[in-house]
Order: sequence, then C-alpha cells, then structure tokens
Amino acid sequence: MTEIDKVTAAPESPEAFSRRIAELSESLPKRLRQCAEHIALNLDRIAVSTVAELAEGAGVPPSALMRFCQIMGFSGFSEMQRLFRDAYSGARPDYATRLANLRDGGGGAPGALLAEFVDAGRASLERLAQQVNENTLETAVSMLSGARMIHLAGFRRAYPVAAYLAYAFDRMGVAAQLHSGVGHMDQARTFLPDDALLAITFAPYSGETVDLVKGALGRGVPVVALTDGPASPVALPGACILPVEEVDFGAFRSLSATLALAMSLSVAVGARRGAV
Amino acid sequence: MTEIDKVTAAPESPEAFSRRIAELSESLPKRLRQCAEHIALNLDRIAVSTVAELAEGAGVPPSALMRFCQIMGFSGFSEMQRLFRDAYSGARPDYATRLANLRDGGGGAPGALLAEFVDAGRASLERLAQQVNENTLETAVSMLSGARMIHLAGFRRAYPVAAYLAYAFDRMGVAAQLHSGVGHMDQARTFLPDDALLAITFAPYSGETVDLVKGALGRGVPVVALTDGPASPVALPGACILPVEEVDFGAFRSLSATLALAMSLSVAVGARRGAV
DNA sequence: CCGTGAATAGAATATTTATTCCATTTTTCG
DNA sequence: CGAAAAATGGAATAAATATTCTATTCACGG
Repeated sequence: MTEIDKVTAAPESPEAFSRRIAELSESLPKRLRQCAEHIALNLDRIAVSTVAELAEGAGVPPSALMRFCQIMGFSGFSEMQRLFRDAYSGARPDYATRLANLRDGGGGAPGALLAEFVDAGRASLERLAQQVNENTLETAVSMLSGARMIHLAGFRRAYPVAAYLAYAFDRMGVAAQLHSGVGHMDQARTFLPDDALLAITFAPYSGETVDLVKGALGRGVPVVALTDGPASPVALPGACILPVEEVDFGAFRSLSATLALAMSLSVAVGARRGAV
Repeated sequence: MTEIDKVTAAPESPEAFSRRIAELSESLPKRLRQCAEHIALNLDRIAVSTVAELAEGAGVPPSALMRFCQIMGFSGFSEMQRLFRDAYSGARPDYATRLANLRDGGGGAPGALLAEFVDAGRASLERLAQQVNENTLETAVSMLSGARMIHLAGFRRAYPVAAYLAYAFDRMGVAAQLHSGVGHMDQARTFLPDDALLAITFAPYSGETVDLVKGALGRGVPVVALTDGPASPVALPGACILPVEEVDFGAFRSLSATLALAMSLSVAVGARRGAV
C-alpha cells in the first residue's frame, strides 16, 4: 500500500519537490519512475501542461501520472499544478510586462536600451547555466587552487572581469597578480613554478593575452581560460577552456555570464584554500 | 458588430499582443477596456490562469473577458492562452531544471556556486528592470551628454564597472577619464567647467568616491551616481541618483544589474553625441 | 507452478472550465 | 425624447480535463 507515503505532507516549494523526487525515485516501480524522470526534467512545464500531455511525454497512461501525484503527497494533479503556477506568478510578478513597456519607449530612449541590456544579460546567464560543464569547472578550480600565485590576464573589454577577479582574490587572501598589458614583461621572470594563469579574452582577441597564454603553456604553467569557445586562439592543448557565450546587443557585450563564472571560480578557489 | 475586428488576424507573439492592446484600448468600451488594462499588466499570468480568475482580477464577468479575447482576434480564451503557454515553454526550455541540478552538486562544488551567482545575477537584472525610473535615467543621460569630459569614479568592487565605462566611452569617442584613487589629486585642476562626474559606489562606500562627489558638487560640476539607494552618502542635493539594488550571494555582489545600467548609460550618451 | 498482492491500463465518471446565448441595460444619434 | 445599436451580465450549454474504478497483468515467494 501507499498509505505510508500519503502520511508525508506534500512539498511546498519547487525545490522541496525536486528533493522529494530524488528521494523517492529509487524505490518506485517502472511506470511511476518514468513519471518521476520525465517530471524532473520538465519541472517548468507542469504549470502549463495537462495531465494527458505530461503523461504522453513520460510514455505512460494518465492514470499512472495521477498515482504519481498522489505518491508525491498531493491530492491529485491539480493540487500539484497549483504549486508550480503559484511559484511561477510569484517569482516574476510582471517582469516581462515591465520590460516590454521599457522597450516601447522607442529607439534612442535610455529605457529601451536598458531593456535590451537587461534581456541580453539574462539570456547570457541562462545560457551559461545550461551549457557549463561541471567537470571542466571542477578541473579549473583544482588547477587554480594548487597555484602559489594566480596571474590574471584580461584586456579591453575583458579587463573589468580581470579587475574584479583581482579584487575578489585579494579579499580572500589568495595571491593574485593583475597584468596590465603595458610593457611586455620578461615572462621568464613572471611565471615561476607553481604559478597558474587565468586568462579572459573574447573576439577580437587581444594579442597580449594570447602571448601570455602561450608563454605560460611553454613554461609548464597551468592555464585556465574564460573565452568564447573552442575556436578561440587560446584554446591550446593543455589549457583548460571554460566557454562563455555572451549575448551581444549591438556592439556591446553583456558581461553578466562571464562575471558570474568568474565569481564562482574565485569563490570556489578561495573556499578550497580554506581562506573564507 | 465586431466583424471588422475579426478579420484582423490574431497576434502571433506576446510583443505583437502588447502592441495590439495599445492600439485598441483607446477605442474600447468600459468593460472591455478594463479587460485590456488588467491583461496588459498581467501578461505573465495568462499562461497559468483561468478565464474566471482573470475576469475577477479585471472586475468583469467571464463573458466580458471572452469577448475581449475574440476582439483581439482569437477564437476564444484557450487560443489566446496557447500563445502564452507556447512562448513560455519555448523561451526557457528547462533552465530552471538545469539550475536545480547544478545546485544539487552540493555545498562547495563550483557548479553549485555558479548556480547561485547566476540566480543572483538574474534576480538583480529583473529587479533593475522593474525599479528603474525612466525619467531619472533620462536626466542622467542629459547631464552626461552635455559634458565636455566625463570623469569616472569607482573603486574596490565598483572599479570593474568604472573600467568598463572607460572602455565603452573610449570606443565611442566620448572623452572620459578613469580616476585611479591613488594619490588625491588637486580637484580644482581636475574638474573644469562643463565636466561631469559619473560615480559608482556601494556599501561600504569608499571615502575617495565620496570625496570626489563632494568636490564636484562644490564646483558646480554635475554628478550622476550609480549607488545602492537614497541612503547612500553620495545621495547629496544636486546629484542625480540611479539606485541599483544588487542581490548578494554571500559576501559577493553580482554586478550584472550595475553593468547593464552602466552600459545603457554609456550607449545612450554615445548615441546622443552622434558618435555611434 | 500456483497463489497472493502490487502495479497497471483503459474505460467510466465527476469536475472544472470555456463558450455561447439571450434578456436587460446602457449608450448613441436622429 | 424615442428608436436603434451596442454593450453587458448571468444563466445555460458544451467541451476539456481531472479523477476514480475495475478488470487484467505482472512479479514474487512458497
């Protein structure tokens, strides 16, 4: 019987819902597990789908999906759906509307520009979350955590990111050096054993950054690069590449995703050093 | 009769939908206009609401809302709702799910950190879009557009933003000077007539920035400040304050919203100067 | 290989929700 | 002011949708 399950209260937030699925899915029989898997991968569709649609997606009859809802602690599908509908409306009251209004200001109006930049930033962040490879990220953190000194390279539009990293590392007591790019220094003296290089560069790539990366690799210094894809000139053998595809608006690139990735890196490194 | 209206095809995107409402709402009778207004302010709820709910929100009987749907060119409410449900599911395929999965990596995992930063960034951007005052923004752009030279002040965590602005203004051929903060310079020589100061500062506010703002105001130099609210020490009489509430994660502040606002400002100023 | 209990599928039903229709009210205009 | 047209509200109906029920299948232990 499922009586034991029904005693447990229904999840009250999408997060709790996810957790509950993770707990249960081990012990579920075939059809119910199919439901759990499909639902877990399509949480965002619950609010706008019918039982029949979700059931078809999961490859089960509607009645199986109903049983799933009840095992999750809800009285039925409608109750489960209400959770997601409420969460949806609550989370972004009328953000889309507001954005549309700002845009309507028209061509040159600052508000319209802002709407575009906000949208580009948000799109970049969402894309980053979907495309990031956790293993690569983990590798990058390991490489940087082991370094005695972290060199930071980023010029032109990448410079603000490098500058932010310098600030963050400084705050956490991690030794880091922000390279200025003016006056090519003697790389033999710059890169010491146990150093690492964190480079940030996007098309059009700056020559200084590429040179620094090559120099570091030539000396066996580990390199982590935030760049815009595997076609980048810094995507050389031995370098750990973290791709970030920013959404552009006009000639100007949102840095939201790059900064979010940079912040995660720096905090993860700081935490691993035990400095926070 | 509404026959003329029915000839016009239904909007095929939320944007077209908004435009259509704007066109129509002038010419609608009382109840239908109530529908139009309530719907326009709650576009995001259409996907997850019933006719009865929306009608109640608008203060009209369900039948009035049905008529509204038909005047908009749809066969009925269901067809209108489909537009928004499709747009919703299409826009963010399973971003929320992905984010939840990243978070599940657990405490120290870099992926979990990234999920938090992405979320903080997105929340900041959405809040900015909702809270920004278009008039203040317009004032800021006017003040900066009229300046011969724009001075940029931002230190510590605000420095990356100032650096980005310096880059953007440079690219657009707008004269701008990034202040370093080291070695207090003689402000009488720094600020010339027709200059303007753009300051970026957040709690804990850096003394240098506050000093620069006070100096500029004392010399009659217009000041625009990106800061975290009216309680900021740079919110002095005469300064144009652009409030940005960033969402923090831990000790680290997402800069997404600040950057988006900074970029809009710079591009708007560049455009007004005719430099782009 | 059979019996027992859980799991399942699909049909039957109940409920919710959308949609239409028409009598009544309000507005418009001669 | 009065007739015609438009708009409205609410009840009646139709459609979609959720939910339950039951016969059947499946898995497992004796």
